[in-house]
Amino acid sequence: MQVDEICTLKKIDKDILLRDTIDAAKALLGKILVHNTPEGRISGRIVETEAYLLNDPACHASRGMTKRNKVMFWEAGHAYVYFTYGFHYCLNVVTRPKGIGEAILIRALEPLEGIEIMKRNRKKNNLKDLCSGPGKLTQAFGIDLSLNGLDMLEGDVLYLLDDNTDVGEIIARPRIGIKLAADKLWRYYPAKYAEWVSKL
DNA sequence: ACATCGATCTACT
DNA sequence: GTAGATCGATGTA
Repeated sequence: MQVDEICTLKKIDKDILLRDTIDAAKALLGKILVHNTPEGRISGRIVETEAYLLNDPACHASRGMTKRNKVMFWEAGHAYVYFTYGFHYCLNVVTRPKGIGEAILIRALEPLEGIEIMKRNRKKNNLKDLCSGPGKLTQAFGIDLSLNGLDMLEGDVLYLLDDNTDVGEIIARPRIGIKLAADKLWRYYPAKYAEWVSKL
């Protein structure tokens, strides 16, 4: 698809986020994340996700609401951004109705627009190094805590678009970097976008 | 109050 | 392969 078509797309349907977080994690593959910044428009295709469920010890929300994770309990479609390891921000899409506490971690993107901005933000020139990890893509996109709690189904700053791409076969793998519930295959990526993911 | 560890990344060895 | 960066949440006292 051509980059100049992106502005004609509509936002994703909330229904895919409301019902089941596992299904939503797969459904978000192929969708387009956009961040309009003062420097310009940045966008990328979602190619790797992880599901975090309420009764899942690896999920921030599993031990109740805190100042950090309160956005997880908001309505589907909000951006849950958290700071981790003293260095990195991670971006999640909240799923389910208000009060549940589930979300999808965006782990990797295929860069589409604003590639020069991403290279500057990341201090890297290789396209594969720009968004191939949860901390990398937030740095490339300039995403930090100021965007925590934004509704990504509304507005024109940070949002999700649907171009009806068929991603084909989806591969399920264990989630990365967790110790609890490490056996669950709740990380997903499409076979045909495997070159862009953080880990095979 | 203090210690530990984390949904990570980079730069080294 | 692993150390180091460095902050907030959590657990133990």
